[in-house]
Amino acid sequence: MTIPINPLLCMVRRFESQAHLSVDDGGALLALPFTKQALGEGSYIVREGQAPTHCCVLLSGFAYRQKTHSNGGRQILSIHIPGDILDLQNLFLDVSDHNVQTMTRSEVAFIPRPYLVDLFHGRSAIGKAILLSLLVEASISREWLLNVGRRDARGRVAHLLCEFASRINVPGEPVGSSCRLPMTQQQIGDAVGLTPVHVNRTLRSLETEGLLHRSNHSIGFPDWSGLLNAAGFSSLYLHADQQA
Amino acid sequence: MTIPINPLLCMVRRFESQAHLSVDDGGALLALPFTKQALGEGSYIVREGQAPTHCCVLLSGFAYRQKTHSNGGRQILSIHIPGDILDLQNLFLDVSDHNVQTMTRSEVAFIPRPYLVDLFHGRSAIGKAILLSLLVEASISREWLLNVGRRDARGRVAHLLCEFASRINVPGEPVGSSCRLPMTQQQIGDAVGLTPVHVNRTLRSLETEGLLHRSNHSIGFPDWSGLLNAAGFSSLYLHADQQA
DNA sequence: CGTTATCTTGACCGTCGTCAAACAGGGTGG
DNA sequence: CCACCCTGTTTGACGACGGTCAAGATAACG
Repeated sequence: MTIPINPLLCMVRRFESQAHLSVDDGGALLALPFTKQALGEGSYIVREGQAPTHCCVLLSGFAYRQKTHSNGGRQILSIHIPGDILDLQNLFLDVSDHNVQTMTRSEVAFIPRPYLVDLFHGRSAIGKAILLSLLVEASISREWLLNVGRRDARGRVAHLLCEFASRINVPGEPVGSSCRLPMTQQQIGDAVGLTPVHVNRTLRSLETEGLLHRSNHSIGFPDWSGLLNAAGFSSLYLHADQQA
Repeated sequence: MTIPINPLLCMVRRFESQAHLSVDDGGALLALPFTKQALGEGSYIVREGQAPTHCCVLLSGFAYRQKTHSNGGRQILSIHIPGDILDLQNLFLDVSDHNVQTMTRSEVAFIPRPYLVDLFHGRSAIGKAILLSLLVEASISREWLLNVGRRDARGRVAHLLCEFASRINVPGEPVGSSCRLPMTQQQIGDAVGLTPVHVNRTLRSLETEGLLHRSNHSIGFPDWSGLLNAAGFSSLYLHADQQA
């Protein structure tokens, strides 16, 4: 007889990596009621203008925040990987100001918002953990603003790839070998403020320079430090070495 | 004999407008120890890479967050008006990932971080208020990303002006008459990802269109709805009508 | 195996950046 | 009160980065 693993464990691990949680705190998080759901590519999790009722944890797959402009342009605001809690952003806001959408097929756990709000108020260590993960998200958002506002196409694309590879990096494996890239060039463009055509040109140019290598939906990094250099990337803003 | 007004009152008012605080909560905030300081234009309040020890409240004047890129470009990340708490962003982070600087001469109250951290943990209503103001900042940050990534020069500048006028608007007075604009064109450019030269051209063009009017350091809005339109501005993201 | 989304490439064009110089304003000191 | 400087604004000429449009190649998927 096998013990089923609680899907929320990935959320607890994420929190523990940033803030110290007691055994009780961890237990309270694992005891949260949730409904698990499988979503197809491009499904909306939250829509702009809606009142959010749930917070959800991304169990597998990738997702992104997104906002569209009346002229038709779409801006991707952040990218999320398994273990991320989507919609902490809306924990106390009455109305969502942006959309959250899956990038690939995903599994998601929906937690009714009141339960998480109760934990925020009742257990200050969890409150701190929630706030901390919001602070890290805000920091990444600031770096994206710098990216779009002050780097040229080459730097923008390189920076996005550096960040993505750094974030999904598993601790044992060296950063910079290769990773799966679930984004289309259209989506990369929407994230860094370029047209898909120019993203294509930029990627090809980076590839002929020997800074990266593409194959089906993966991306390899033959010259990781060269790419870091091209991106002007410094991982400080990810606050990954924040002590717990 | 006059009763001196506590400078922290503006912070408490700000919190109260977003989240419900009890009389005790308000008292605890007003009882925070602080040192008041007058700062000249361009003074650094927090520097990138530093460990923040204080949180500070902007009592008068204007300030901004900023990040510089190795190529020399500077990106302004947010603008702050009196009553804002700078450096809630660093409440739980070991190292700051950006600079905070005054835009004009300012008065600032420095609160040692541990005291605010204690209130966050001890009084959950204050914790909620802190989190809420971070959520609103994050929302503004998202809108800025959309602004820089997906609007043209005209829209970007117009949008910045709309946001600024909306935020400093005092409840009684109608938005859109006129307001003081403490930014140089250089700073406007750093905020929206343009060169100062092009900001100048854009402002002049908006002025000849009759969408705004400039005089010394003030800006008037003869056609407020026209400017809103040019900016594609919707105030939803400011979450100003968030119920307390 | 056909249909659709995504990628790729080329030619052309426009928005915005760059460089440089003149102009206005506000403070300081003689 | 005026010369002076410094910062910020204004304007023009020119060039480049990236957008637009369009067509063909490739890959994904039912």
